Amino acid sequence: MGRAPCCNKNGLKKGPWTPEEDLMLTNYIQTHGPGNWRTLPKNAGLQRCGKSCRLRWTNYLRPDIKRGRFSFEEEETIIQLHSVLGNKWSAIAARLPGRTDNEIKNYWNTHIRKRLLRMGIDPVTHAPRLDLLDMSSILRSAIGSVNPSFLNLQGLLSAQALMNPEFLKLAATATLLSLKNDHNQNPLNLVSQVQQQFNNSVGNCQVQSQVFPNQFQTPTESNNMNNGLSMSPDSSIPSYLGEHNYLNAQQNQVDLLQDPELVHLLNSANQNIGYDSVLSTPLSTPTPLNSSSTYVNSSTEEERDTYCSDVFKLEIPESLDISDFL
DNA sequence: AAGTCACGCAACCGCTCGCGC
DNA sequence: GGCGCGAGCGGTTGCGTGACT
Repeated sequence: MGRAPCCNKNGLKKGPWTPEEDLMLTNYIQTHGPGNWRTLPKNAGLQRCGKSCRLRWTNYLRPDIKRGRFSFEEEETIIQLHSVLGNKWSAIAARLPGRTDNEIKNYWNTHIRKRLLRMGIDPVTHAPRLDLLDMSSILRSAIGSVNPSFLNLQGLLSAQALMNPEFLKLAATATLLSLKNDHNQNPLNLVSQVQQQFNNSVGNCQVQSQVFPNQFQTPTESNNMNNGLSMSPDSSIPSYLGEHNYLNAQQNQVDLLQDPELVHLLNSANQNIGYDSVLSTPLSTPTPLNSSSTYVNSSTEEERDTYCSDVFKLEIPESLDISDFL
C-alpha cells in the first residue's frame, strides 16, 4: 500500500515536544477527550500530526503512566511474558499497569536483553545459548562417536536438527552421557538414549525418523537414563531463573494463566505456532511454555504436524563449520 | 577542560489491521 | 471485492546526557 507518512504535510512540526505543546495537548484531551486523532491537532491548535499527538499522549502525557525504574517484579513479569508472547509489546504492556509498550520495549532492548546475552541466554528463545559453547566438540560427542560411516547425507541432514535449540540441549546431554558412560558401550546406545530423552521432551510428537535416520534407530539396550546424572524435566529450567526463582516463576505463570484476558492473548499468540492451547498444559505440573518440555497435547494430526515442523525448522547458521562433522 | 564514546529514551517510520463506504 | 482512512504496533533512529580518557 505504502501510505505517505502523515507528517509530510507542510508546516507540521517534528521532533521533541515543548512544555507548551504538552500543556496544549493535555488541556485539550482533558477537556474534549482524544476523539479523532487526525483532527485533534487542528482543534487543539497544535502544529503536529495526529499520530505524533497520539504517541505523545499514550507514551508520555497520559495521567496513569507510571514512571521510574522497573521493579524486580515487573522485570520478572516482562521476561515471563516475553518468553510466551515474544515481541508483542502491547500485549505485555497490557499486563503491566502504568507501563507503555514503548517503555517496555526500550527497557527490554537496553537492559534485559543485554543482561540475558551476558548470561548466555538467547533473548529470543530464552534458552541457554549452547551455540556459544564449542559446537564442534558437542557435535563430535553427540554424533562423531558413532561410526563415521553412518554420517552419510541423510545423517548430515539430520544433523541440521541439532541446530534446533531443543536438540542442542540434548546434544549437550549426550556429551555428558558419553563422558559418563562406559567407553566400551556401543555408541548406538548413546544415540538411543538421546533419542529417548528427545522423545520425552517433545511428548507424543512423532519425530524420531526426522531426527534420527533409520540406521540410528536401534533397540534400546538400556533404558536407564540416569547414569548418575539428573535427567529430570527440570533440565529445562532457564538457568537465569535458578531453581527457587523458577518455582516462583512457575507459580506466577499459573496465576497468569488463570487470567482470561491473558489466556486469550496467549492463544492468539500461539495460533500460528500450532501449539495446542496453553490451557491444555496441566496446571498440576506447570511447565515453562518456552521450554523443551512444553506439552504437546494436540488433538489433531494437523496440529501435531504444525508443531513438529516448527520444532524442526532447520537452519544452519553461517557460523557453524559443518566440516567438523563431515 | 575538551573530546569521545556508550547508553537510554523519546519520537519517528513503515507496515498491518479493521472498519466504513 | 476494492479502496481509503484511522488507529495501532513493532522496529529503528537520533538526540541528550553522563562516564571516561
